[in-house]
Amino acid sequence: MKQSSSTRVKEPTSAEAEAYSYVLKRIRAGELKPGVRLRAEDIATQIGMSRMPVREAFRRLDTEGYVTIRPNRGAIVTDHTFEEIQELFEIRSVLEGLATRLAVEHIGPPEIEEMRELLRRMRKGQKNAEDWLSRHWAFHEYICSLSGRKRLVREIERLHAALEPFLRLWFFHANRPVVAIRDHQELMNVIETGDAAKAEAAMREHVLITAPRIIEFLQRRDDT
Amino acid sequence: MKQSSSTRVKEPTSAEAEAYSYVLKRIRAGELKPGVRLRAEDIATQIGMSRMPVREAFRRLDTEGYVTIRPNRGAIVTDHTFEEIQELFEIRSVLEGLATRLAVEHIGPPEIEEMRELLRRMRKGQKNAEDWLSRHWAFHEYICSLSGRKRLVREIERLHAALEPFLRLWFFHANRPVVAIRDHQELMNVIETGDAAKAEAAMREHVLITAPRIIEFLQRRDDT
DNA sequence: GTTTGGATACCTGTATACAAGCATGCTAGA
DNA sequence: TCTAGCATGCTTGTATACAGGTATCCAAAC
Repeated sequence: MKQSSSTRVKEPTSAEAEAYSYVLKRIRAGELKPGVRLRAEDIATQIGMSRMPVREAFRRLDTEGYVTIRPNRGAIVTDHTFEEIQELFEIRSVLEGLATRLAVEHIGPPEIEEMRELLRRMRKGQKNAEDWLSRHWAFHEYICSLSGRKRLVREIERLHAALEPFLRLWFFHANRPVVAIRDHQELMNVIETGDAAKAEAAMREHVLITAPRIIEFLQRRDDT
Repeated sequence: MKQSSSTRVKEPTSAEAEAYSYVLKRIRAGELKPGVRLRAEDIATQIGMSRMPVREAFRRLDTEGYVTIRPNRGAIVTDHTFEEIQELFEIRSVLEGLATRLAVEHIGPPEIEEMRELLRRMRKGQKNAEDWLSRHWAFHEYICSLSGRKRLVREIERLHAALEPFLRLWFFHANRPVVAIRDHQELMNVIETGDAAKAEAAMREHVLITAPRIIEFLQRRDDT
């Protein structure tokens, strides 16, 4: 019970890392909206450090696409155009397709069972947007990780994080989980057959099918 | 003729940008070999600035995969394992495949002619490794850019840059250009047919075919 | 009333100063 | 002679200070 006073409970590896995850978390959660200006000074004081580690975090966030640094004019939360969102979905589709194809040969009965379990959890989390989002990603991540390709999974994770705010918006306003569950069920059916090429194609299609839905939603939203 | 004295000929936008391109250039050129330690202080003095912009450049280079920052232990040039190189080729193959598929509908006679010209230049540059490398990339980049997808091209460019040192090594020691030219010719033939799906498949195969060759070469090299 | 120019305040970018962690080498003991 | 422990020097990481650029606001002129 008396571990706290001098012992730190959860030591973040570095100030930069703390700043990074703090900002990213808030962007992913949609708290920091696209176009919003990020003042290093403000964030630094919020989490109790100087501007410097925050600046470095900005650099990382910039190369990863979450933040856009404008020379001499500070950083803003990246505001993706519809074309860019479309592009992110396209890239995600081929990368997840690749991961799925490579995963197939590592999929046996226990993996199938795990996927079923993840799908069940998704179904149960339909009511709550946050639950659904995290469980949906858990499902995809599990399949991708079965490819055994670490770098690939990392790239996919990045794309997913970039798209998450839009998925969230869409999920909150339009109400599409029912259809989504069916889509995932069908995807699983194909993967279960063990046909790598078909699984790849199915995953591609599965990812791409969401793009026009979301973009149309965002466009309608912008008009009003 | 008298533009120089007070006017700067080529103003690098910022110190960070200068540090970034300086380090990346030396990594891509193979001057800075994998595993080599990067001391911010040294690089800073080499190009006449303080450590700080160099640190920030390191962050970017780290997220892009060229450099690995080890907490409290400085930065080193990323030393890819064979598995990672394989993975980079796999990712490149699907992304360039995607770009090619999307490019097909924007390819008409003038684009075909341009591609032929780039191929001719590649053929002429066979003797010199640097010429061949840059022209080879120019050929691929042109096709990818026809997709009209900026982000996609950027990602592909990154992968290419990461693989460049290995391509260079391979090109210098093994002598592959003859076979390589034929491969590219065949790739072009498929693209010319205007069949998007076939073009995608051809580009995928084209990119992947190099992977085992290079990896085998690197492995033999490591053994000695 | 609108637009252009300039002054000022603020913010960004870079340098330097300071603190903390890691590595190397030396000493002492087995 | 070899190993363990400690001290010291060097490098990294963070904070602060300073310089340079940008934006905003107000005034003056068209």
